[in-house]
Amino acid sequence: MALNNCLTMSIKTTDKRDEILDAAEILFAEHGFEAVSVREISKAADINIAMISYYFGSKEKLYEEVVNRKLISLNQLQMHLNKLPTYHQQLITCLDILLDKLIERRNFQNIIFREITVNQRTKMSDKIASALHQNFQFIADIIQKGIKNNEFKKVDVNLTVMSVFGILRMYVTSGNMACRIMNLHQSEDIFSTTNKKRLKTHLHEMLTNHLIN
Amino acid sequence: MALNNCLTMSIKTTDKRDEILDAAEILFAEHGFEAVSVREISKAADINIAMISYYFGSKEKLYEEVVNRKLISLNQLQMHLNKLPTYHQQLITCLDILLDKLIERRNFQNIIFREITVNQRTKMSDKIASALHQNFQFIADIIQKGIKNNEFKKVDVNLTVMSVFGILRMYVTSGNMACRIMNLHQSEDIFSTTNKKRLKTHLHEMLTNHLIN
DNA sequence: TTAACAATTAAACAAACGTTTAATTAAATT
DNA sequence: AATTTAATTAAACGTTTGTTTAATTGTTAA
Repeated sequence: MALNNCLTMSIKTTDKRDEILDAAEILFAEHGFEAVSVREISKAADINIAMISYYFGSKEKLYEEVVNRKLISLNQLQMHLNKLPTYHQQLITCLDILLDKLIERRNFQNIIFREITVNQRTKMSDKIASALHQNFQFIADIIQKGIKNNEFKKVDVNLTVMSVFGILRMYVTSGNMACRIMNLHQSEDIFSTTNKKRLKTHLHEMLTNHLIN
Repeated sequence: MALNNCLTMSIKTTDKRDEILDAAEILFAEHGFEAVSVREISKAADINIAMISYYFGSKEKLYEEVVNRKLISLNQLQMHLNKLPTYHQQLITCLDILLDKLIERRNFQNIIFREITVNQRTKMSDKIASALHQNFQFIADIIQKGIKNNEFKKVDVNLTVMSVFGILRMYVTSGNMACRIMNLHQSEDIFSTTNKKRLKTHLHEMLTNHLIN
């Protein structure tokens, strides 16, 4: 196998592998795992169909790599957030960064959220649910601390975080639907700086009213 | 064809047809359109595989019927809501009813929301987006009237409704994930009366703080 | 330069797919 | 009771699926 000897060939193999992963990610995000054939992927990545088995073993394992390589973790933010004086600012900052990451990886988010609604591949959806739960807990902790600190009201923390994730998810993964919702012309970009700002402002106001006022 | 003569046979054919539709809905909701084979559907509905083509023409047309027959419309609520004295009460009532409907049809909701994130079958997702948009507009109108009436603050109406839909969607379609979020034991039912009440209370408080206080 | 290994290819594989056929049973109509 | 129509079936259809094979080309290292 090519992969056992990564030291010598690492640069080149990684390139090809990543091209396949990138092409597969886009197709999986657009149409779903089952709807995409390995032949389509091989065409999109401009490689021979046998290369997929050669590099990844199977279509399913390719999919697993597509998912694994882009799971977002917020944990590395902790130190940066600790510098901020209030939990309110920590929360807002954290959510702003999360939104940017989600938009940047919106293709991937389609995959993620489709996977947790589908009772296929339970191992994979457990892993995804676990990763999401980490981020969930990260934000829940901030709110929890804010409540203990009397900075926030005593809200239902879990449902508050669920709401935030629900709002972000709706915005990031709804494509055509989100356009209609925000009353945009089809040409306009939902993820433009202006519209991102609009969502952030809305989220800030909503959360501030919910947690503080 | 059997379908051309519905007057005489309506009762019986409808029965069989509905059994197929019910079985298909569950499978499509659990695994997605492409992941389900007509053979699986025929087994689940306990009918011969050829009956699917016989009744519906094709797997795709079966899917379209599965979707079409259960799209929710809020419009019939209007008269009932008009009796309520405040827009705030109209909003809360409307959302409570919507949540009940969504939970009752949660299998179907998985299909709906998967469809609008997938760039397959554009005709169908346009239709779904249109149906969702109607319900969206219905709630947006209530908030809009409340603002004109000085009952509500001047919030971003579209994003407020998007948030509500996002929250409900997250709750209804996240299965395993929602369990973790709400800190429930695996045995406990996310959609029990208690938990439904918990979500409604949270939603009421959040919206009231956002729109009024 | 040559031997060894990695990368790439076209072709073939069996299995599963959605759909159709032709025959049969059941029901309704005359 | 005879005839027409509907419902149901098992088997086969041609494609497409993911994967593997065996041969070939490229690259690396001795």
